[in-house]
Amino acid sequence: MTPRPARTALTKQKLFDAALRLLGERGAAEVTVDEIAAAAGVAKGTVYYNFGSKDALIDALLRHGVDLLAQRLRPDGDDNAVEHLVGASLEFFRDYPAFGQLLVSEMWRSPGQWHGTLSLLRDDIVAIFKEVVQRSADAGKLPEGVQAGTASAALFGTLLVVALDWQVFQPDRSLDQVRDSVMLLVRGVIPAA
Amino acid sequence: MTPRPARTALTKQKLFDAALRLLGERGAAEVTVDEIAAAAGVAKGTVYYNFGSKDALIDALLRHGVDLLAQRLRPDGDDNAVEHLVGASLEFFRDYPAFGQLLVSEMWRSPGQWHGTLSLLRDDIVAIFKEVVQRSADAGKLPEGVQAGTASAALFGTLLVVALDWQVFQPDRSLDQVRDSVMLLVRGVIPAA
Amino acid sequence: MTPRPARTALTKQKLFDAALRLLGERGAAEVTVDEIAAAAGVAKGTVYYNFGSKDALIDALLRHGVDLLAQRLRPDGDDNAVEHLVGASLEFFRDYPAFGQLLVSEMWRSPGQWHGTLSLLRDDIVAIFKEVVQRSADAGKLPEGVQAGTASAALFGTLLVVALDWQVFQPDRSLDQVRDSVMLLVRGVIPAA
Amino acid sequence: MTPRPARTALTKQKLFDAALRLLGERGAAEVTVDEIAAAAGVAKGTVYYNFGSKDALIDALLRHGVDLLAQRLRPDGDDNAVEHLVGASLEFFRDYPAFGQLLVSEMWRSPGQWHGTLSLLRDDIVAIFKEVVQRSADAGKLPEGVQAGTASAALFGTLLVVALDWQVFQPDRSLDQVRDSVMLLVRGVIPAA
DNA sequence: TATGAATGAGCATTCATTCAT
DNA sequence: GATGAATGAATGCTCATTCAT
Repeated sequence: MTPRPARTALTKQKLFDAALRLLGERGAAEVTVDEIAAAAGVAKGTVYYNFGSKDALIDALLRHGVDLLAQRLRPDGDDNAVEHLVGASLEFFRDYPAFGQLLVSEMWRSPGQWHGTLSLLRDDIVAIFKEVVQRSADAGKLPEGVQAGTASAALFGTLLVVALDWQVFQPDRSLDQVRDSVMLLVRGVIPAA
Repeated sequence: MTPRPARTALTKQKLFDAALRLLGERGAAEVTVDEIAAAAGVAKGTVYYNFGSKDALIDALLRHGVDLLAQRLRPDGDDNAVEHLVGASLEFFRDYPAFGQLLVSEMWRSPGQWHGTLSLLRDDIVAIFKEVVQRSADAGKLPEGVQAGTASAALFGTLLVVALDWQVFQPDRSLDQVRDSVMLLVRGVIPAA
Repeated sequence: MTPRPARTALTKQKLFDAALRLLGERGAAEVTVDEIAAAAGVAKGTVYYNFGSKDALIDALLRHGVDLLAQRLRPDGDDNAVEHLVGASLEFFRDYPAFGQLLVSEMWRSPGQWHGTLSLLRDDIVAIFKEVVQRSADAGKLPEGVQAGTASAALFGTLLVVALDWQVFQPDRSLDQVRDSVMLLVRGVIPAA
Repeated sequence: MTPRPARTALTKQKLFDAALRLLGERGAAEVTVDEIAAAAGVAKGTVYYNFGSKDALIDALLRHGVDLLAQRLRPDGDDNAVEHLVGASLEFFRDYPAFGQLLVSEMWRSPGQWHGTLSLLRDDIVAIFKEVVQRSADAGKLPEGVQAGTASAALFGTLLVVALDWQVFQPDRSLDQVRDSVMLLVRGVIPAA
């Protein structure tokens, strides 16, 4: 299926995996290209051959991570849409705590290297949230005056910081516990079907 | 008021001001001591004379910033306690957007240099929030099952994220608009007196 | 004419052409094999397949270029031999200005990679000049004390430098103008027949 | 006399000396900053503290070297001006063979790093030559049609290549021998007083 | 013959830190 | 108290070369 560039694709994947872990754990500036290459099991030059620069690798990584998150958010068979968003988000950040840290470190750095990329990516994610929240709004379930856009952005942001708080300060709590806590709060704003 | 070291205090203040702006905009690792010193109008050696190291300067800066925030949160005579927390927090992050960026970049960096300091500082802030939320809980205003601690941490995190979103993506909205939006959401969880 | 390896010869020629331009413009050390290959429209590996190394490519290029120059200098039936040398040299460096730059950059680099090759090549050229100058000497036309060898080397060097000066600092002058200027000087040393 | 920056001036001088020798011997691209720093007896960072970049160091070096040459060319008590130019030039390139190689390598590289600087410097030197040659022209000593500017540029170029030829291919000849050989040729164009 | 992904030694540059003044 | 020249370990990046296809 994958023609010739199978080797390249594999190399890039190895680099993504290694970079995702290291960059989240320690921040973009603290991780060296040497480390990423070593963790991926390739030579340093390979990073540059495939991505051109450290910044470009991180940029590609951010896009890749957000794609993964978007995939997990999309599905969901039937109702309980909000609960699915909450659960899927927490699950994603549990699986890739590194990525959450990377996001939160770079998302609001206005003249930052990746601000442009992250603005776009953030919009992608918030749009998915908004789709669900809007449905509740259409059903008249949102409190008077609450706008779907504002609520969606706030919900995503809250999930992000709650997930990080969980991983960093209360790693012993289970996913279910955290999701239930969050849902109790969310249900105050968006009642269940 | 400031006792003897008037000269030192001034120098430190100049360094705080310069460091706060630069570190927030570009992240701790991206800013050099040279830049901070230049922006403060002092020689590089002066940073080391006054703080000992770059890390120590940032550590002191974080403590200083959180003290400022704590001061603003504390006051407020009587009711509308929750609204005061929300308004004061948003106001603080509007006044010191760089500090919000710095916090969010470093707060969840587990093996980070300032993780220890930030854990303590976070506890200080959340404790203030919890005091207020607990009062609502005691008055039976929290939904069944919602814990004051969890709600407080989530509220602080949400405010942080919302404030940054505001400053970076919607700088045209007024403080009142943002505060009202947030309160609409919060009132779903913590109804007004 | 070119025997069997028509394909190889073509590839080598493409590489020569590309290398000549790039190496002259920017110096041997500043040009990468990638660039040469790209400019020649072949893959990088092809350079190594055909020449073995970057140094060997440059070595071959130098030999090739000096052969071309020697060919142009040789002909000329009868008199006006000196004028022919001057004219042919200037013409050659006008046609291959990059080669002149390459020569001048590497010719006097004592521990240089191509010093050996260039010494031999220089001798070839100077020998052709000497042949002509010696004829003038035999005819008693050289000033008392001037040696043919010294005068030949100086003449070649001067032509090289004058040609480069012309191309770089006075590209508007015509070949005839430059040749006439040089001949005025040369005639002071080697009078016409 | 030299106030405080005596240390800096000394450091720069040490770097100039070391760089002049190394760069001439092996060409700008072949010499590493590490080597220059080591040869100067300072740390690598010191090069960057004082010059900002390797390119800037070389640029400064070119200006410095041309100043030295200009100084040597200027003086000369009375007549024999042309002979002084020839002798002083050869002497300079004998003392700094490295510099001659550097000059010749970079002077005609049109899109080169230092082409701008070298154009200016070349003009300085040629102007000094022209002053002397013009005097001969005014005295009616130049052959009919020879222009002072052209002759000056050619003379400087010739001296440059002759000096390099001497150092590289005939290091056994004495300065006097070479100067006399050159003067024999020059006298054909510019007769003695 | 030709290709291009992968390599890794080598290099220019940065920057936190020191210390003599 | 303050300074800034000097340091050198660390880092991002380059590029000639190799080799499996």
